[in-house]
Amino acid sequence: MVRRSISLARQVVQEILTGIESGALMRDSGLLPSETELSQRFDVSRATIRDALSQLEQRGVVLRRHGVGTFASQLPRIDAGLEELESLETLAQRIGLKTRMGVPVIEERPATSAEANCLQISADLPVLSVARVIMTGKQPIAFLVDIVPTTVLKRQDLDRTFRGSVLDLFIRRGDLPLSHSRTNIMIESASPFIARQLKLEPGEPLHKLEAQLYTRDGRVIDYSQSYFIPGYFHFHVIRRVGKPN
Amino acid sequence: MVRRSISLARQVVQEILTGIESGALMRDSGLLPSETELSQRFDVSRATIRDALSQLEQRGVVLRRHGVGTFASQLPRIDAGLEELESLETLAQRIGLKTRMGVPVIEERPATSAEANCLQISADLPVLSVARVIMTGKQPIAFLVDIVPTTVLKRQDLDRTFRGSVLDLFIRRGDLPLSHSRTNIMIESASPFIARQLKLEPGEPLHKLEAQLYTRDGRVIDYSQSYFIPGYFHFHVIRRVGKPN
DNA sequence: TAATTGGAGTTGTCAGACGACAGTCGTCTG
DNA sequence: CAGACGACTGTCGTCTGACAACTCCAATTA
Repeated sequence: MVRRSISLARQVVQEILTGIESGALMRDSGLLPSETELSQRFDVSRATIRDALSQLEQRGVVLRRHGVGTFASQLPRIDAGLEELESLETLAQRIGLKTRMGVPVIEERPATSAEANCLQISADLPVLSVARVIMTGKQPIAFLVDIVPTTVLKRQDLDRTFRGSVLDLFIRRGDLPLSHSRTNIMIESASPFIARQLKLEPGEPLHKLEAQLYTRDGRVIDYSQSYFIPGYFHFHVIRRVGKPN
Repeated sequence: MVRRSISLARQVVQEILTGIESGALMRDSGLLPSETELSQRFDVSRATIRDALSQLEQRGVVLRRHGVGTFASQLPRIDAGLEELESLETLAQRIGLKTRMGVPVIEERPATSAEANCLQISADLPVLSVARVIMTGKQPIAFLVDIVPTTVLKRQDLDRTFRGSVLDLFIRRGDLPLSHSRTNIMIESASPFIARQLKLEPGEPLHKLEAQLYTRDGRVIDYSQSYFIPGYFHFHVIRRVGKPN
């Protein structure tokens, strides 16, 4: 049971996840098999099982109680939680909203110092900037800007399959080991430019998500700013209590 | 090295966190000591160190590379992520901000239908409502309202030790198995009432966090609404890329 | 010079053991 | 009979020691 390039524990995480979703692993009341039994079933050591369960507990998928057992926490885990990074497109699709992209503004230019800082690159290195409005029907609901180093993404990479999501593009390409995104949640008043894009009055408050997309090796490959008109999307997050035993 | 009631791994998580923030643990380039060395330094087994590091990796605090080492992802970690539920008080304290509570408005009354819905109780059951302003110096920075069923918290439970945080009160009491909070992140314009509390003009945009606090057995024991003046707190969240892998 | 090999250091995984904890059930006592 | 107490069992938490896989770098070799 030794494979390269993907950690065993991560594979087990996936197997347990699908086992929970299919219900194959759960006894009634959401109790999972004991760690020992899981280690036998998946043919890995108990240490690996514990590593996997620890990750699932961190995500709130699973709940462990000393001396009792491990339970699958049956929460409403459907809608637009922020724990998982998804493109606006797939997000909207899941809540049954049809979206389309306005005409994107794409340009290659040197990075500003702020952008270079966020991307952890030297200033003035060339970046690709992709700005576009996302609409449902004729109503604009979001304005997105992605800044990507040209070493990662070039203008000609944005072919006809680009429908608005740089993240989906990265996932489709599959050559980058994406890890996670650090997202700031802010309020910003609409600048005249953005107000024009979103057909608002300047000064209207907007939800702004400012995100850095990290690879597994710690590089930042995308710096994005997303402006949302309040009311179309509800953001939420599951927060663990700091010291549960 | 046996202690009750708080898992060893969680203690190590905290120690490593403070070690990272103080810089005491980091060599240059953000490299942490090896797992073996950490286990010696904290006098725990390597398994426990690995458990702790795994949790920190999940949170995006730390990056592990097979055969290389463990690195602290050098992010500006002054502000607090939303993954962990903390009281505003402990949060402010960690970023070196002194806060105090204004005079709280406490009342027992029947739940409104909206509140009863959020608390998963029948309408008109009695609830305790605690509203207060949090200030730093003379500047109000947040307005908090907690709604709690009187079966969970009564007026006389709010003794002199109550300094503004219902969450901290629950934690101190220790008789409830707290699990997690589901928090909505919203923008709201200041109503005249709230504007007066926070010394703002009505209509100013505010960050609003609306949270339901769950116990391990799935009950909701607190429904809170928190209004923040933008600029004093920066909210962020680490979002995992939702990929099979 | 360029490619290969080896070693040192690190994380990943394994195996087995024991302690701590929660829940159950039987026994004892009043 | 009711309640308290204590053993017992199954589970998670932690420890120990070992080896495998991986990365990096330097010494060796062609």
